[in-house]
Amino acid sequence: MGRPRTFDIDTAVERAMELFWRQGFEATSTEDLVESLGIARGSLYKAFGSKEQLYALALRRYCERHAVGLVEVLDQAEQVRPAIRAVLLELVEADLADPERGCLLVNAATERSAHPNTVQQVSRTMGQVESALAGALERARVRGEIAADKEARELAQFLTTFLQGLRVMGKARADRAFLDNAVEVAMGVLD
Amino acid sequence: MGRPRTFDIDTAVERAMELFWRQGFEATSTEDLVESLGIARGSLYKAFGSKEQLYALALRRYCERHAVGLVEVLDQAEQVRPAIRAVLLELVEADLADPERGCLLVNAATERSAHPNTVQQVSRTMGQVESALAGALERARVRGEIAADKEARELAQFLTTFLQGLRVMGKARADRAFLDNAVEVAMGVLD
DNA sequence: CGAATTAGGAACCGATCAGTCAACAATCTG
DNA sequence: CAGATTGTTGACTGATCGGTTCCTAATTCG
Repeated sequence: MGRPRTFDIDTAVERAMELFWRQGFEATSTEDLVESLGIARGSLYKAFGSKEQLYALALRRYCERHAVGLVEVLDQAEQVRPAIRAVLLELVEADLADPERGCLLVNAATERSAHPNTVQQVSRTMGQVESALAGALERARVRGEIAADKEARELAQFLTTFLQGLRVMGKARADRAFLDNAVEVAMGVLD
Repeated sequence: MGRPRTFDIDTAVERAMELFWRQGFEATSTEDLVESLGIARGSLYKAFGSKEQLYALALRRYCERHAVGLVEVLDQAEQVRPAIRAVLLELVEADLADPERGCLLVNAATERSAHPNTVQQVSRTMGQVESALAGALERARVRGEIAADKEARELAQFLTTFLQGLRVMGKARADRAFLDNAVEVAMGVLD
């Protein structure tokens, strides 16, 4: 009961995610949020409690969306090697299209490494990425798509690490030739 | 002529670097700087102009120190492969010892991707890292230490990218087993 | 010495920060 | 309808932001 909310929570979190993604936590003011979300200050605080909590929701949404996306692509892949290459090249495209934005997960890891809740969320998501890759690689190994003596988990940890490096180099304005080449060399570990 | 400065500029930049490294640009206030540098506000502004300019000096110092360090290690190496492994494992140690600090270069790339001066400094330093690696790898190739059909530049771009990923995973609190393993798999591209 | 020059320092500046509050509006239950 | 409950709003809060100003202190040069 009580007066019904006049704005959509999901849409608001989506817009907050966009702002934090582009500007970071510290550089995004509550005034920025009020403007972009199109609601009054008081409503924002009643609905979300604090800037910190809204950030946590935005980050969680980003993590869920991207972890799920990765799992889906890898699970549905006929062949694992081209699927992984496609995933990496898609990240390259994203970085080239919008280098200032980069990856919210990487931004969170670097800007907010002193905040346990953020670090935990980041760490958990990295684990999901690793597991998705490890699952796909293990399938590939059993199928004979990659050499039987390769450890799926080890390859997955390497790829997870390399993937974060790609996002950083994208922000550092590396060009397509650089990033594409890095991906090709990285794919070589599967041979 | 005029009154001589009572503090050491180099020491001040060093302390500023430490603060920005640990906290980032936005989260470091001028008050933090005044306290840590042990000089008055007015003196800080007279000596450095603005928070931005002091940050630029701190970042430049970090870049020079680390790029030079990398070049020296690689140039003096008897064998390139163990030297590169040592460089990567040293970064792993640094991340494990102080995960909140991470790498100022990566922090700068992610937090300040909207600031051209910072991006340019970051990009230039990444280029130096790539060149140092490429030089060492080319020597190794000529000497027969790595296969003759490997392109030094391509391997160097891959390693530069992977290296940034290591720093991110360190901030995301990956453990030694994870990071060491990632390094070992990455080293495999030289085989 | 005295003029010129530069550094040091504290008070001060308007702007902006994250967050609160009280009055009002809209809904549900009875 | 009345009362309870919850959402909306914008003015307001004290704190802090990055930066400036102005006066004093220390030095060099003539």
